[in-house]
Amino acid sequence: MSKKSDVSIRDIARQAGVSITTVSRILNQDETLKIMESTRDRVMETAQVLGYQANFFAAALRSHRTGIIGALSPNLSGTFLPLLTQELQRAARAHGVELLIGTPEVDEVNIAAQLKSLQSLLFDGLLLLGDVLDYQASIRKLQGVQKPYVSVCAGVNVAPPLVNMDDEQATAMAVDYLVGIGHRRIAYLGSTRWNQEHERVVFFKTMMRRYGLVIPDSYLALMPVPYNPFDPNFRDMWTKVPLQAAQALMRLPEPPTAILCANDGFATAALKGAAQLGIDVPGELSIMGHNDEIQSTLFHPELTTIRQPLTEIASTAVELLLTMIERGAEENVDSARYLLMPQLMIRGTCAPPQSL
Amino acid sequence: MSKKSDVSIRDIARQAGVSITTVSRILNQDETLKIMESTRDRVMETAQVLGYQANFFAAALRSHRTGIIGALSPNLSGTFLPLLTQELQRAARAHGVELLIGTPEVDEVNIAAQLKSLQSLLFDGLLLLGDVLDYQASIRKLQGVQKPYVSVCAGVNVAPPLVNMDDEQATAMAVDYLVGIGHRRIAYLGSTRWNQEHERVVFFKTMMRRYGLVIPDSYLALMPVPYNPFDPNFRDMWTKVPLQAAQALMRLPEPPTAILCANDGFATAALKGAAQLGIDVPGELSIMGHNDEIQSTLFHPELTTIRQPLTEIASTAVELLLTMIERGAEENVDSARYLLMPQLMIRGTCAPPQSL
DNA sequence: CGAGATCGGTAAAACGTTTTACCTCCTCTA
DNA sequence: TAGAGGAGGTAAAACGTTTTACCGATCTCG
Repeated sequence: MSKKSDVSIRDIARQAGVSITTVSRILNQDETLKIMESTRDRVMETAQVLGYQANFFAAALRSHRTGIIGALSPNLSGTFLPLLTQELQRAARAHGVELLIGTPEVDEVNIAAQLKSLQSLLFDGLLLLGDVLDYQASIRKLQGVQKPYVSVCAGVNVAPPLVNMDDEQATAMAVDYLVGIGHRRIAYLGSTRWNQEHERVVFFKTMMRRYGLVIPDSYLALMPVPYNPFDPNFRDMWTKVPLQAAQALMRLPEPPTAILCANDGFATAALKGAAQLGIDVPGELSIMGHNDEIQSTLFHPELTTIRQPLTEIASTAVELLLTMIERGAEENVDSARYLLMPQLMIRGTCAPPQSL
Repeated sequence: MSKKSDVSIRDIARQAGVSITTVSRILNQDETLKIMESTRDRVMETAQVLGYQANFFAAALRSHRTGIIGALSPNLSGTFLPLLTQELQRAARAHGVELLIGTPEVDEVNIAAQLKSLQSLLFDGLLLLGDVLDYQASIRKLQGVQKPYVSVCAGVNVAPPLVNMDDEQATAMAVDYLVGIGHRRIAYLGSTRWNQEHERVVFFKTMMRRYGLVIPDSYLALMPVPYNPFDPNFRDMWTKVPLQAAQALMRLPEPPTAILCANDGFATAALKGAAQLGIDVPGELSIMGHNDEIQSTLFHPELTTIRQPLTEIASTAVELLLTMIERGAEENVDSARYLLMPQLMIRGTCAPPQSL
């Protein structure tokens, strides 16, 4: 395909009157061997002049390194994961490595082939984003492949190494805040399929118990939202279904005075549901989200939510992965669990309950 | 890094008692030469048994093909581009090629190096998404690299080959609709930096002229929103600035009765601006968006907007690119311009003007 | 029955690096 | 003055494919 104009390391060697080895050493800043200043300069210059461009494949074939790390995301359809990938890009760039994003099909058969063939070969290491319960199986398969990986924003109970927001802390902040302004009847709107959100329910129950508050079963609205963006019900499940679930909560004989949502998408749906029912937020009902996603400040009123420290999460994850790559497989850095501190963003959707 | 357990084509050859060439042919379904059914089966089976996994780099080094196409997006921070990449993924998968997403830094120096070294080598072809005015320079640099590329959702006036919504038609639909329900004073809220939106302004003017309607300068609110997601003002420029610009329109001595927005993000900001000013939408003001992005149905009222046929755009783009790759550089498919039909999504933010 | 096809393969040369194993000076030290 | 050791290299062997160029049978047909 690409024509012959390609200049190789061999051409440089000939032109500069040195061996191929030397050229390779110089271009790779290989410090194991001293090179005379003058030779180095000469080689560098001829490389420049000839417009040399290293052949990525040849290098990778021999060295088993690509300088690329991969981020595998179940989808990019929401507003959270794109934001995360963005931050990962920035972090990777800061460390001089390239980050490429793939969205492998999360389904029975394909996943194995895909992970093995492509990602494991192409990338020096893998970032596994936004883990879905079913992803676990694929991770286990990854064990067979000797590439370092780090789970990011996949929950705190996922197999390490992982980098995640401290979800226990986050839920504590949320509940503390809501209880603090007077709420007692707090409902929860979340999903069962996303591991991280799944875990949050547990933390929520714990926190409520700590305050001696009971959560009627009817206050736990958990939906099996799909992660596969090509699921025919994808959009509905992320919009209509949480909206209806939220409205069901509002219509309860003894409705909650606050709804804590596992993500800002659900919170937004709840907001819309309230608007449609003519329920004033935050006057009659408080709504709180998770993640501080794009839409949280897009509307009026702005969403009170728990911000994920994405920048920090991203740089931690990239650094951890890079360290693992550096050290090779031997060291057991792989038990690392980084839990980063969330931040409460108080905005316009929460207020003391009326009944107070 | 990766240990020795890797089984190569050589092992299969030895085990199956055939030559390396034959194994390669069989595994690649190379039809130039007939292979006996029995040999084929035997080789396939031993490959299976040995757990053979082709070495991507060796293959690419020799064949100059990777089976991967790249999508280059200026960012993934909004809600439109992630949606587009999603559809591209699906389309690529349907054709059996892998799609990887990169977000090259769109800045003076880095872009050249990045595009050349990585993307041009790694990918068989490139999809250039959501073109930004400054991207043009980098595209020109790409000419030096012999890889096929297609611009997607980058505007209709960008250098072909391109696949885009028919923006002229889209604007016609929008204006037809608004004028049709009685609007005369229509303002435009858009950006100057995104090529596609830049073009839409022109179409807007043309359409209005066609109806004999004048657009006062004050009705054209054009903002230099950044495309670089790491721009410190990024979030503000996409939220606060359009909100204020929209409010400025509403505060005009003779305010517009409808605002046509270049994307749904701006429309959302306008909606919020109206809410803050106590202006009822659509009662007192109609707001219309572009693209039918994620947030368009997330809120109440839902956004009336022009939907981009993303699925169609994506599959057209992928097919075009694949054709170009297939044919090699020689053919001049590269003048192709595909303009796909938009669709008007009538929802809740537009109504006849009160003064009617 | 001889000349070409066709069928079913094989050997070996790329592809462009990195890495391993040497090698030759030269200087320093005992 | 022998020997160690460092500085500055080089030659050649990988890495695991794809591709090019052949080759020997077996069939086909005039």
